[in-house]
Amino acid sequence: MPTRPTSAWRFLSNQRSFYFHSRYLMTPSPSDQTLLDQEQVRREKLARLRAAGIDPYPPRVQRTHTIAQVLHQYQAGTLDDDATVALTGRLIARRVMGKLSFGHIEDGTGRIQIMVRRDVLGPERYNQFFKKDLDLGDIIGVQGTMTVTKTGEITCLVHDITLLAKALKPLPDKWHGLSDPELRQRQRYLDLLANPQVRERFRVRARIVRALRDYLDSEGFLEVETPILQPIYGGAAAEPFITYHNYLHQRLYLRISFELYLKRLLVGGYDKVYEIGRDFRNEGISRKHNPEFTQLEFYEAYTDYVGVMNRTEEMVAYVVKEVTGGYTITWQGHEIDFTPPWPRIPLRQAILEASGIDYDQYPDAESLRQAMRARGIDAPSDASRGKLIDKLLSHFVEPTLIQPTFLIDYPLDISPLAKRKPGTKDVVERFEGFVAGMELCNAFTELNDPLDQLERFLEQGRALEAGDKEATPVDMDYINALSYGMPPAGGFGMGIDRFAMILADQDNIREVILFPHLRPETRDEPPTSPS
RNA sequence: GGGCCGGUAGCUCAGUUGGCAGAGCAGCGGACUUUUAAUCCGCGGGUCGCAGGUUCGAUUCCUGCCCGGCUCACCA
Repeated sequence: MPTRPTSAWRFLSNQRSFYFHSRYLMTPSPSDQTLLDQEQVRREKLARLRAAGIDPYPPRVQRTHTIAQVLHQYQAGTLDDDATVALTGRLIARRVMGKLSFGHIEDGTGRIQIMVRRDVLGPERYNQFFKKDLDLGDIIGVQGTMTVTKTGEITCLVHDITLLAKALKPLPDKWHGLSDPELRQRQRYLDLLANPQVRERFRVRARIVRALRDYLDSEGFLEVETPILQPIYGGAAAEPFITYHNYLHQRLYLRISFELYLKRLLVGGYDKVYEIGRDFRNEGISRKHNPEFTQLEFYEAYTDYVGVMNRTEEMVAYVVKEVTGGYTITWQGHEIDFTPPWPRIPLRQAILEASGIDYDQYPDAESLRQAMRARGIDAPSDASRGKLIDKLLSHFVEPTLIQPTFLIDYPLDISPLAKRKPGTKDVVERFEGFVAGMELCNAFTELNDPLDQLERFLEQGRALEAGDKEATPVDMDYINALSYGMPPAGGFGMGIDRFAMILADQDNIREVILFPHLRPETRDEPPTSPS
C-alpha cells in the first residue's frame, strides 16, 4: 500500500496500522476501529466459530497425502476409488452453485479442486460453515474421496471440512496477484502467497545452490565455514559493516569476503575447499547490489587461473543443465548459451575495442585520466590507474557481454591478492566471468609469495590511510600463514544472487532475495494528537 | 544527489480539458447440483499520498514535501 496517511483515523485504517501499533504503542491487537471492513467481518466469523465450539487454530492436523501425492497416486491408479483421503491447504477459490460448490485448495506441493455437496456435507455444515464462516485464504483440511468431474479434473469430493487456521485479512487480487513493488518486498509472504511464479523462482535458486554443492563435492572439494565476524576484513575492495563484541571489547567487521580464511586452509593442508555463505558490503543498493549477498568461493591447490577458467565453464554449465535442463536459457529476451568453451579476451583488448582507448599507452593514472576526459568520460581525480581501467570496463565493456565471456589479465593495483603475470610489471593472472551484462565471477592465480603479499598489503594500507574506503587493512596473521608455504593455487568467487537472476530471468537482484534490504519504515511517525 | 514516471476502494486498474468518484476481483444479502477468472440480481466500501496556493468550487491546475519505480552518478 503506497499511501502515506497522516491523519490518525486514516492511518489506523491503513494496512500498516498493525506495525504501528506493535512498534510504537506496544498494543498487539488493534482496536476494532482500526480494522478494514473485511477484517471486521472475518473477526465476527471467528467469534461465531468459537461460540460454536470450533477452535479456529487447532493444534493438530490430520493429513493422509500432500496434494501432489494424491494427484500422482490417483493418476497412477494406485489409490482405491473409495479410499478416504485427508488433504490440507489454503482455500484459494470458491464457486458456490446452490447445493453444489467447487473450490481449490493449495498446499506447498500443488493445488487441487474440491467439490462440496450439501447432501454429502449436511445442510447445516454446508450453509453455515462452508458458505458463511469460511473465507478465501483460510487454511483448511478436507476429508473425502477422489473423483473426476465432467470436465476431467481430478477432484476431491468432500465429506468433511476442518478449519486449521482462520485468515483475518483478505487475499490480494486472485487473478492479478500482488504487484505493488513495495508491498511485494516489505511483505514477501504476501508476494509468495499471491504470486506462484515468485514461489517457483526461489525453488530455482535453491536448485542452483544444491547443484553447485553437488558439483564441488563430487570433485573432491571440502565444504567449510569460516568467520563472519572478523577482526580484520579483507579479500575484496569494499567498505565493511562494523560491529563490536562487548565482552572482549573488540571491534569486529562483518566479512566482505571469505578469501583470506579459505587460503589459510590451503596452508593447513586441504587442497580443495569451498564455502557458500553471506558477504556484507556497506555500499549502495542497486539492481545488481544488495548489502548482504550470497557468495560461493572455492580454492584449489596446484592449479592456476587457466585451470579455474576451465572449471568455471564446467561447473556453471553443469548447474545450468541441472536447473534448466539444457545449456541455453532465455534472459530478458536474450538467448544465452553456456556451452563451453567461452571466449577468453584480454581486458586490454576488450576495452580497446569497446572504447578506442588502449590503456597500455597511458602508463600512469594521470595520462589515462586525461585520455578519458578527452572523450567525455567522467574520471575522478582520486582514482588510481587500475580504478580508471575498471571504470572503462564497467562503462564500455560489461553491458555488452551478454554471452558468457571471460576477460583476463587485470591491473595489479586493483588485485592485491593475485599473482603477477610472468613477464609483466603490473598485470596479474586474474579473470572475471561476465554473463547478461553483469560480472558473475572473479578469480585468479593466488599470490603465495609472503613478502610480495606484505608489500601489496602495505600499499593497500597506505591507500586506506589516504582515504580509499575500499582498500583493506594489513592482515599480519595471513602473512604469517603464507610464510609457512601456501601451495600454488587458483581461487574463485561467484555471486549466487546474480547467477540466480540469470537463471530465473530477472533483471533485479531484489527478485531473487527473499527479504532484500529496504529503507526502514520510520517515515511512518506516530501521528501527533490533533490540536 | 540529478533526470523521468508514478501514488485513486482490501487487490488490480480506469477516469475527471476544474463541477456529487468508476470498473473488475475481494466483501455482504439473495438465486443456482459439474464449476474452474463460474454466472445472474441487489448492497456496502474512498480525506483520489501529504501540506499550502489559485478558484465560487481542486482528486484534477500551481508550489513544496513524503513515498515508490526506472535511470544517471556513486558503488563490485
